[in-house]
Amino acid sequence: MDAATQARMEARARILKALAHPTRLFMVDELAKQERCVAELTEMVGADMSTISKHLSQLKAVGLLEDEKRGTQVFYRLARPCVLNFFSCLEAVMQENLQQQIFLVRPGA
Amino acid sequence: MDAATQARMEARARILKALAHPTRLFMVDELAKQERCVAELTEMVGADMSTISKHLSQLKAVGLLEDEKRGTQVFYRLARPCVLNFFSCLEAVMQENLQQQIFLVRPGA
DNA sequence: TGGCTTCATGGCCATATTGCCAAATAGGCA
DNA sequence: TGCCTATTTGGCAATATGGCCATGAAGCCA
Repeated sequence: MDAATQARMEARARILKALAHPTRLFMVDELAKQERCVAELTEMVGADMSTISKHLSQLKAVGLLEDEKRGTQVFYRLARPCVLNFFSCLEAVMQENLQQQIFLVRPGA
Repeated sequence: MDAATQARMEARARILKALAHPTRLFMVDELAKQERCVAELTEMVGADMSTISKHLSQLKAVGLLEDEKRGTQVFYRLARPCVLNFFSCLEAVMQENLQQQIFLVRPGA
């Protein structure tokens, strides 16, 4: 793997890593529907606000989210809706995995 | 976030996590072109074979790869080509990020 | 059987990630 | 100015991840 390829794969990995967390995936899903402030997301997820703030920072750092300060609140929104396309593929993989499980559990049926 | 949503997000995160590594992304890319045995991938990546084997196991564990043993070799292939659709979105995000960088570096220009 | 090749696994250490609390910062308002 | 609210940041402990080496397991062949 040459250096340029390595660099490109690292850049891709950074974005995927930012997505690869249950809480962050949930927030991306919600922000696809409408923008939300940190307090709202904190309430929806049910975690410490500092935790949510850090998760949002990660998504913003890789360019997936945008934020806008309005008064004392900060509203986040989905900056790259194309990531939503991932989810249908993920669901398909999950579905296939379920089927495979069945075959593994009942091989001779 | 209710329990069912939590579980679904965790399942999605597991798959994305398996993808979110430079070496694993590279191998997915290569396996999209043609199946490869472990030795070939080891050579292409330039890492220890045990490391490559573990990376492949992770991708297989989440259902993205299939393997087939032929003689003493094990050939891996991409089981879910839909993940390739991710990459164009990732490239777009990377491209956008580059542009933003320029604006950030030269805000008044 | 013995030896060789290919691959997987276990162990270990270094590093990264997560999530909480506490403290700092920023904005609005009396 | 001083206080209150919303958010971010620093610090820390627990846990997970990554990569190498050494070892184990499986298949082929003489």
